[in-house]
Amino acid sequence: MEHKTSRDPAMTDVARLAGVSHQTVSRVLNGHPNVREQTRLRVRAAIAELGYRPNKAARALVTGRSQLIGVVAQNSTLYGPASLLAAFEAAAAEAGFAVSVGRVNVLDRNSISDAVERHRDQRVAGIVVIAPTASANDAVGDVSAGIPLVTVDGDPERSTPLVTVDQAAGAFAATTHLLEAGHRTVWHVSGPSDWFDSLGRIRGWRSALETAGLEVPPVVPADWSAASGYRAGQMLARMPEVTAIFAANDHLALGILRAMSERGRRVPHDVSIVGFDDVPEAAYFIPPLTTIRPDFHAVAKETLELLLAQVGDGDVGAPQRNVPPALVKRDSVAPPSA
Amino acid sequence: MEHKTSRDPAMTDVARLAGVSHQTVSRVLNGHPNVREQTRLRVRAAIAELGYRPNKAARALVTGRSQLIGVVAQNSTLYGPASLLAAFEAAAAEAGFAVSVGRVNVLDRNSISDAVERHRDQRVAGIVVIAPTASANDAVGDVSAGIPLVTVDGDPERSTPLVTVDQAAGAFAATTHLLEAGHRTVWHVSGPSDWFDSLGRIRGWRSALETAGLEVPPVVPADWSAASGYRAGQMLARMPEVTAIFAANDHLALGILRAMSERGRRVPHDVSIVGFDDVPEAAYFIPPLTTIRPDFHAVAKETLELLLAQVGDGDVGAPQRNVPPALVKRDSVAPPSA
DNA sequence: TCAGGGCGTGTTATCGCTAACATCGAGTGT
DNA sequence: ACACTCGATGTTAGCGATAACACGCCCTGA
Repeated sequence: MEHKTSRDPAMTDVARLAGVSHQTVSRVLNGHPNVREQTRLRVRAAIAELGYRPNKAARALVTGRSQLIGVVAQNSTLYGPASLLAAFEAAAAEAGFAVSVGRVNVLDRNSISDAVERHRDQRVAGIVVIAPTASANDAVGDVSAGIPLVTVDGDPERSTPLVTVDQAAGAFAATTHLLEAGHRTVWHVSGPSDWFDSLGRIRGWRSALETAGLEVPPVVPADWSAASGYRAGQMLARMPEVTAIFAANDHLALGILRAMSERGRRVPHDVSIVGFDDVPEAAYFIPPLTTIRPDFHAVAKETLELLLAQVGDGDVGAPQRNVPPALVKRDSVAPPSA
Repeated sequence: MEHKTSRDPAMTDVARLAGVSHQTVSRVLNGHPNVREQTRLRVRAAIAELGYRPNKAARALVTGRSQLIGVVAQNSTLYGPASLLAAFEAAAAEAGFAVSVGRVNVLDRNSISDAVERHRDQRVAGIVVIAPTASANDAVGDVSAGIPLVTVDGDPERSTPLVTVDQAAGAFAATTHLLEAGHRTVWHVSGPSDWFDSLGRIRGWRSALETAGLEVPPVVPADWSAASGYRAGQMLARMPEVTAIFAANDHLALGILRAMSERGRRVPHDVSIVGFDDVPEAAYFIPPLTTIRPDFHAVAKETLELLLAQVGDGDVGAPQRNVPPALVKRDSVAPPSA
């Protein structure tokens, strides 16, 4: 006696139960206007009774587009990119889109093209590339044809749709804040030089100093890690003329704090520090860190908007959005003691 | 003169170019054995020439399964869950699966069921639920039928496939390490009580103390944040008999460090601390933090294995895996000074 | 010599949906 | 009262794959 496992109900099952054609069911599902209220209710009842759920694969096949958005991101747990991703997933979910994440180990042309192609195979509705480095940014150029695509965190100069945190504005605010406290100049410990984030932060820092007519000390290079911040801090701690530091992110600042502490230079009494990112634990550094907080939710929202605008038609108002961050004042900044 | 945008090549286009039927193309693509070598080459050449890429939606429709794995996770940037997710995405990508992430704001029955159902609509091949709390764990019970599903970080007692970090073993190691340094007892600042992680860490801590025949101090409750660690630390700093603390995670430890520093209790001279997670910046806390490092890659690998085993057939060897973490020694532990 | 069994391949049906067109009755204007 | 429009619904034809079966052909064994 064979008894097939009853498969999930399909549209025709609903149609049969409601006494209409499957097309009418489709119309109800897609909110088509020309359906009598009574019919609509009958169909809805049948849907509920059967626990029917539309098959997205079938819909994707016929329309050529799924309700999926592909995101290409680097495989890291850096706070910025991770937060951005989480915020974007939330925003997309709210708009009824699922998000498929394609992690990539290195941000080079091949990896990124690959990841993008894999997404296209899934017939995603659009693609978001988190492209914080020059190489990633270049790779995006290769593939931008034929599908809605938004770059996040890429080259502010690019002409295709882009959303970024306004790095320069944040850095300007941080630097100015230190100058207003009375410091003669501000040193900068920078992120990796192939990141636009680093470049933008350097630009903002430099511009604040120049605007104030001050000398611009050499950039102290680092990567994003606390380890490299520590190394930079060891050097800066030995230089008595250094009284104010703008660190390119909070983890660098953490490393600097430790280096200062080890050499007996008190923060903020002897040296003031401002970070960037406002990681959740920044308020519990020793001392609590003054920093710049990017608005990841806003970035995510703008990104989705830009993406959906392309899906809808193609007329995107201003395809570049630059979201300004906020200064968060805590206890790592004070007037110079000397 | 209408000129239709030429659509992506489909299997029939390849077939025509290669002079075979579309079915043969399908056979080549799926590695079916009964294809002549010469034919296979001809088909491959045609595929390459057209730049053909199979339409996953079509395949998903006919097979009823896509090459997608759905992950349900809480919408947070907590280090543990975020790392787990990243590691899993990498592991899945390596195995040729895309990952669709369904973030959920609260880990309750409704949200989780919803997220799972959304994934089923996409005809995912399997689902992974990161279910670190009791409520999440319960919700998983509701939906486990009819689709491969693995729970990560859930109730170690559950009988369905599960992969977890061995919290108890990690906590036992941390506590024992402090005892071996010579401390009379070890205090514990715990994570939220509805997390299995917290429960397991409490269990391991208690068991280490009991094994050593020592008194078990009351658990100091907190959540996972540095803020709550700071509050707990303020209290503990006032108690001179407290010389050793096992914090349920590194951010709690960070908050405790700050509280100690403010009250002039030196770490590790006056009080020793061990954390849990080994966040990247833990080595740059003041002082560098001794902690427990979970192996997220191993967890991800096991999870994927368990999931694919269910897809393949259903005979999963041991459906519960418990991955042991490692002790990372740094500078926050020393013998008691008194 | 001839039935039978692989092997390589083609043909047809099907998955569950949407798009496009067909149909049918009820208003509407003159 | 008649053609005409329009709203509500049904019918048919795909989307691009896989599955199941059909079909020659060559080889084998009695």
